[in-house]
Amino acid sequence: MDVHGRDLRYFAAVAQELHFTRAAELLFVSQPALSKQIRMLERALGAPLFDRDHREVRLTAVGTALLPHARRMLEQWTEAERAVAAAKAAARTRLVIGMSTGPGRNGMLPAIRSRFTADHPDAQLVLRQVDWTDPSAGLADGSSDVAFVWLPQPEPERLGWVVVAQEPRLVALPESHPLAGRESVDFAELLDQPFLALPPTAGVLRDHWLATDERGGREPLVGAEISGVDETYEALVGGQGVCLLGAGNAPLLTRGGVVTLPVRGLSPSRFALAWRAGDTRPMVHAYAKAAQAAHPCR
Amino acid sequence: MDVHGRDLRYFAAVAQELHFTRAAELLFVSQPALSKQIRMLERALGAPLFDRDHREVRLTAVGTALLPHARRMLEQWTEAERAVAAAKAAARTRLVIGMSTGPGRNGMLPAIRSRFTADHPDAQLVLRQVDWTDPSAGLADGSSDVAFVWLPQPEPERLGWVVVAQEPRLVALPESHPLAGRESVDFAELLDQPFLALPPTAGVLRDHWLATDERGGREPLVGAEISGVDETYEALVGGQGVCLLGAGNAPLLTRGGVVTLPVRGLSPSRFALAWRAGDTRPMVHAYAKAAQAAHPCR
DNA sequence: GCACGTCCATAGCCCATGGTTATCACGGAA
DNA sequence: TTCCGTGATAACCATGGGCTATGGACGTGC
Repeated sequence: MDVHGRDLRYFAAVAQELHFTRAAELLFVSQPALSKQIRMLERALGAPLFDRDHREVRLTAVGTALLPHARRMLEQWTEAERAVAAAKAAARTRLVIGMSTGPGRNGMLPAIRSRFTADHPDAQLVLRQVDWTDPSAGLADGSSDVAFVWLPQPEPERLGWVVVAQEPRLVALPESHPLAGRESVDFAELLDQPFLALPPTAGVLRDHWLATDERGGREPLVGAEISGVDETYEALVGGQGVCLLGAGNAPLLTRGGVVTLPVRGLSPSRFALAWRAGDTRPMVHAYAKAAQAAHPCR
Repeated sequence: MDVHGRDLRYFAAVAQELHFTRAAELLFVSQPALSKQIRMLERALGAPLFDRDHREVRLTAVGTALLPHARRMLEQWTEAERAVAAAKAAARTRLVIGMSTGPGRNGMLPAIRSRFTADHPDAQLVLRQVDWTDPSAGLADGSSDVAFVWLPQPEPERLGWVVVAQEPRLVALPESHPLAGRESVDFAELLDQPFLALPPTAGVLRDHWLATDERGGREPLVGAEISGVDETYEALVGGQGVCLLGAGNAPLLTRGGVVTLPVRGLSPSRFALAWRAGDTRPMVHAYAKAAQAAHPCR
């Protein structure tokens, strides 16, 4: 049914040399091993591949029929190995950058990239948009090599990070909301509002954007769960609730029908470039260094 | 270095299903066996082929690079198997007919063929001219399935045969030979002549054509050794000796410069269709039967 | 919230496979 | 005759690849 590539290699060698002992030497195996394998192959195929006697070895008709296929398959395999090696090399030079929201924060990414590519000119940077259900933006499941994430993270012990921005939390409201006309609001004024919340998988990050710690023990009221920018916009204009967001993300939501206001009485949020704690690849750390250099934490 | 075809098959199945348990079922192996093999393949290639976690299995970049090659190789192998099967089928329907001299004996072969193909319409008959160094005309080394041979044979216990002709022995002489003008000769007149002889490998058949038994214990004088018709012709006209031959072969030698005469005092020769004693293939016996029917032994 | 189901990984076992060295059998050459 | 070259065979051993049983990490449903 199946063949071992080795058997084809052995067969091709004997077919080329028409001499078991010599072929065995070329293959770096003993002559009995070669004889046995050829015999096994013949048994598997149900027909002899060689006519052999004391003075000469000849291909049979069946052997002649098999030979070109065997050679082609051996070529194919070396080609496959080449393809795998190429893919491995590409994987080594590709850095996947996970991010939860669109690439915003005016010019941050280009700034990091230009510093990074100075050190790694052959690296290939790939941006990957990740759903908000994963607060680590792809680090946890390995789909990202580095990621821009909001702190705090549910499993901080599995990550390393550098903070690249510290931003006050704003509140986003539908234009029609009673508070929408204000210059700013106290968080206390929002305690009774229904909030849009990240999915439960976001863990402590969900709590952070609900500002659970700042509610004095009162449970937040969740109006809807959101896992993307457009969803959030729709939920806001649909009146399902209000939500907090980092100042740097305000441009993503302030389209028609939504306003954002500063909130007094809330600690700022920290935005970080993170990686897996066990990841020792130079590229990863070079990117982290570039991120820190581009945005020295204020 | 090499791959087992099975590994490719396993890999392709998992890549198709993206589900180890299900793929294992399709492959009729246990799930651990499949997991282990994939892991071995990954180790051999030095890179993971799948990203797997509890909920999903995905191809990695390396796996994606390998997949088309794997599929192509699997196709190639089924093609190779088809080619082998075809070659086997052809071998089963091909009958190789060995003969030492040219196909002569006016119409014998077509007569046998027509009887034979009545029973085996799909058989393919191949004539094979064999050097006189092999008195069995290819039966001994397996290069013929049946063969027209002269009796006696060196290893009669390894053959079966039916006699298809019994012919007086003639003597072939160069035109310039003192006896060339005669109507016939007594063998006693030839005892002092140098004879052309078959190679020593012909064994008792060499003795037969030297008529060693009919010399009363005197050693024959060998003028040259011959292993083909043209060689014999040249040796005759070159005056290296005379030689005996079956009456049916006379036309092969009686070209310009050579004459053949009846010889009194010699037993006739028997020409037979032979096969290997252990060969039980129906085609072989059908051909023997056809030969016997076409030329009932006189 | 807890028991259960799903799915991949691991462990331990067993036999077939594929390698080794030593030796044989056979034919050709010296 | 003896010796040499060749492929086949024997006896042995490590590994590979299969199995069953079990583990661990998530989801799911009562």
